[in-house]
Amino acid sequence: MYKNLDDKFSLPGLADEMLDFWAKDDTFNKSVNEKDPKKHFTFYEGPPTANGLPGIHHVIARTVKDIICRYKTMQGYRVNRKAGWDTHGLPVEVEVEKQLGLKSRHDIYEFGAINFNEECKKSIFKYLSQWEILTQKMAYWINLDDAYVTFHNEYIESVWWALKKFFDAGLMVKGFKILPFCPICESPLSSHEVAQGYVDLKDPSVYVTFKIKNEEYKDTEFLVWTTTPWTLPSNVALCVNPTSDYVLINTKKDEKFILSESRLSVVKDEYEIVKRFKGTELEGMEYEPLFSFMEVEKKAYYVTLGDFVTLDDGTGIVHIAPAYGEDDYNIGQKYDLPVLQAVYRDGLFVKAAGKYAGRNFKECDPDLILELKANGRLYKKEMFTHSYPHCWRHKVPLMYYATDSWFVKTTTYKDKMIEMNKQINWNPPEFGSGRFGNWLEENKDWAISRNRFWGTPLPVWYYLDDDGKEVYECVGSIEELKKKSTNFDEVYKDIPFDLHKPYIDNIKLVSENGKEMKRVTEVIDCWFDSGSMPFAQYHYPFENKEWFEENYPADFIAEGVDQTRGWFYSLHAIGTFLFDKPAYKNLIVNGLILDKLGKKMSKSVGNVVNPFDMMDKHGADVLRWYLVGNSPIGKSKNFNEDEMVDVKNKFFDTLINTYKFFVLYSNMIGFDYTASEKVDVNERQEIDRWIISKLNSVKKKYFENLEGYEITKAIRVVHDFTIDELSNWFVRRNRKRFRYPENEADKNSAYQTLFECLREIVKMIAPVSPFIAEKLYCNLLPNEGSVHLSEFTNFDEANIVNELEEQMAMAQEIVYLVRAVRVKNNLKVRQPLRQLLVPVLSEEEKNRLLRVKDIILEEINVKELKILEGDSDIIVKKAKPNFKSIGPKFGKDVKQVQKIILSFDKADISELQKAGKVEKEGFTFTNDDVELFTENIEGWIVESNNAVTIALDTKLDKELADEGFVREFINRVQNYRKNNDFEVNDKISIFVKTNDEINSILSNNTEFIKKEVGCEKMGNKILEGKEYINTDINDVYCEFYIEKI
RNA sequence: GGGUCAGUAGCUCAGUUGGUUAGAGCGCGUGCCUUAUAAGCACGAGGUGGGAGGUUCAAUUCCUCCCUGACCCA
Repeated sequence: MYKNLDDKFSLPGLADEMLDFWAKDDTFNKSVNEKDPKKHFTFYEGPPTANGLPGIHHVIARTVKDIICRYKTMQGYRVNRKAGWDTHGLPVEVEVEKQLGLKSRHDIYEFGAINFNEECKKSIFKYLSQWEILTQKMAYWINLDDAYVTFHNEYIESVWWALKKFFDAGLMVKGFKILPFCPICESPLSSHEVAQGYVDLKDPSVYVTFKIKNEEYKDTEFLVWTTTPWTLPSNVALCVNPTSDYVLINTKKDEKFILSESRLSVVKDEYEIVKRFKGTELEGMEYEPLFSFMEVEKKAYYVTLGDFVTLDDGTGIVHIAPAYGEDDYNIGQKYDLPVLQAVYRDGLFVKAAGKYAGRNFKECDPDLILELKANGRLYKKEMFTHSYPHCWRHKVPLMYYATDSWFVKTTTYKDKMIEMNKQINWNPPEFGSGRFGNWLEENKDWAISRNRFWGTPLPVWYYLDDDGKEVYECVGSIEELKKKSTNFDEVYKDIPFDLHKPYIDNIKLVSENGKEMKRVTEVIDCWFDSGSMPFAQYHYPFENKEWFEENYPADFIAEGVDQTRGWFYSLHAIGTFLFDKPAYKNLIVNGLILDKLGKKMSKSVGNVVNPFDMMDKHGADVLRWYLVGNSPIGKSKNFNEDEMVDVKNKFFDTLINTYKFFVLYSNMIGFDYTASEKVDVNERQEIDRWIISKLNSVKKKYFENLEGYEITKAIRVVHDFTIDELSNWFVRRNRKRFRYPENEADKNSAYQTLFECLREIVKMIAPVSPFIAEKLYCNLLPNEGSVHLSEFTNFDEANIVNELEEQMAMAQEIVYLVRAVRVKNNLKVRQPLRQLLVPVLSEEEKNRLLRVKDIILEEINVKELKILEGDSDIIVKKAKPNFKSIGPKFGKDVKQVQKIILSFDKADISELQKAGKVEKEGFTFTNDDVELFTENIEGWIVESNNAVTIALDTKLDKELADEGFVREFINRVQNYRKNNDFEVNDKISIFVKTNDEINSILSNNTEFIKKEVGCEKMGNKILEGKEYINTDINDVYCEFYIEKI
């Protein structure tokens, strides 16, 4: 006996039962440990931070990871799944600041760095339990007990090892760079952080004039455009594009300006062009500064040249403030310009700035503009809106600010990164070639230092040499630290060993030449931590050398598109340099999850989807399927709960009902797959071989797609097969046969076929929807153990028979056409009809049709199929052009040729069929040029589509009408049974009240009716006091009374 | 401002090495079928394939420009 799903069965309710089963069975560990270590598939888990709550976007990435890992497991691979936690960096610090009410850097110092870092450590796993519950509930199999944690000393040591590799190669250096800088954090932000904080800002854009000093252009001014008036006091130069054309103009108001010729549209008044220059001719021209409160030590205030100057907006002349822009800084370097910093790193103007001193840089824009206007230096002012980066937690505009920072010089091996990227299989591919590829092309050195507290300390110590220059050494291991340190034991005398600040700051080293060295104060970008996970998770190279070498690069990783410049990059940048190989071979990138209207989910809007709610309501199986199946994974997804319910109703309910059907009838009729005598597939009925062929075609596509990491395509194939092929055709067509099989062999053939389909579907969906797959598998094969421990590697090519699939497609096509004719002629399917005519064009087609004849006739309730052979006189054949063939052949004449072919008459067509070619109006046509079809059958109502034409005999004779009547009657009785919840095996008596004609029809068919409706007694005795059911059948009045026996 | 992707029915998505009636599901209307089905089937309504050009005998598909949206970057 097979176990059926009980009435209370629900998908959400299944989770606990299955989790319990896996826990007792230790299924996950078995699925890894019982596999051959030699045949491994390496997966890297991108570490989340557990100090924030998990959201729906985490569910999609983890579903993708889980699907591939489970799939590879079933393919026989050993897939180790070590979890990881990202624990350093600003997100953690921010949480702590919020908790403790610390508002600035100063507050943190007051609170004390030791205490602060202790708080950070405590805060890391604030939501760990939520993450664990999510992991469980969504059935994400990962080893949480053995997770790597980025703040552990061993992990940090591995990161140090990597940093030292960079340092020793001269690729980790201290530099002065323009970085986005938050005035409140007083720290540069990583590009990742910047990306989180773009806000639309209304800013002034001003055109200002710079007076030229040269005698020759005494009254002439440079017209310059800027969107950051606050940088003007720090101006030291102007810059023009060397190859562009500039003009000197004289306006109606007698103003003389120099600007780019292609930007003349910004001039307010009429003007005439006085003189033209190439950009290069302007180089070196001096001008008077706008503001004078900053002192300059070097030559400044002249025109420079720069390729970066564009002519898309502004005036083609750019003002240069080297401290506040990257291009500006580079020009400053090139021309040895002084660096003025009228605004300090805290975002406030410096003391020397007079009335601006101590005020925020952005807030001074209006006053600066006023002052420019007062001095006659303002040409015009506009407001414009642009998206400007803000600090994502302090919500203040960032400054681009020149600051000391440590860099990894990734640009030196950029080409290698680009080369290696080509070896990576990106899914979807355009992310790799486009988004990531372009990012690599424009690679910038990686600013890895942070002036913060909670992070991997930069393992660099320094002393000052005789010239006062800093000399650096980098430490690459704890052992090295101990060896070089003079005070290691002292520092860690009373506290446990901890590589973090501030303890590490107290460690003094001795340099190679005997000098005492102090540590630099910075920590590193936490993206360097996570990018080091391939080796740091196993404390390589200090331990697990062999393991690492075997498991690098990863076979597979998956994360959201937001990781392109995050983790995908940090893995790639670190891996390429250290190991000369990409860090991963395949990856799947999932798109963002938006709300159902396509808006970003945000707490303030209140449109955030809670994954726990979704799983509680619909079950993780459905959620997982929906997330990866409903739209391509790489596209952003508008999350819509209603659509998820559709997935449940259509796919899961169909599968479950098919399963229930199998169990119900197996148990009723006494079938057990394992005990039954196997019928070879070739011995089975045509329809069985057909569904087995379909099944194997589906498996083939499933494997192909998953091997290409195409999850969505893979599961859509299974989805369609389950609903269309298996449930709506195979099971429906065979219902009678399952109830009343012809013989033992037929029974086994039918049931074994259905069983095998179910089993294979269950295996195919196991990676995607692991709970329901497990439940059904264990019920179907109670002695086999978990589906997730089963092997699933191949399909049976020999059982794929195209001919079978084609002939069934033809049958379905014909059935479809007949139904259409019936509807148009108001003939219910219940009404039997005499005959169906189908013309065929070849012997092959005829034979194909004969093989599916019975299926067609039964499906459409017609008595006979008459096949009209090609030469039958009553078929009217027509020809239509095959453009694929005639296009290249006739070129420009195609339109004319089309007309000719459409006008082919019977003689033309028969000549073409006989001779293989026909000549007409000077053109020669062959079989390939023409598609023949049956347009009409004389004297019949026809229906046709591209492939087939049918004609249906719609005339009714007495026999047919009677039979139709009987079927109607049976239908009424069955409906009654169903509506009154009769069991299938309940026997009934029927009493009918109707006219004589009907009575005679019914009594002529009593035996048939009895059999169909499970009736033992049927008569027209009139029972008094019973409630008869009124109905009418084909407009004839009829009453009946039914009694359960 | 630059990059990537997308824009196909009311919604979610297929498809197209360029071939002349562009498909499915959901939703809507009508009818039908059913003793596994909160299912299914048929018919119908619903599409200027984002817009404009170009290449071609032929463009939803290739090219150019533009518009809109999402994301990434400045």
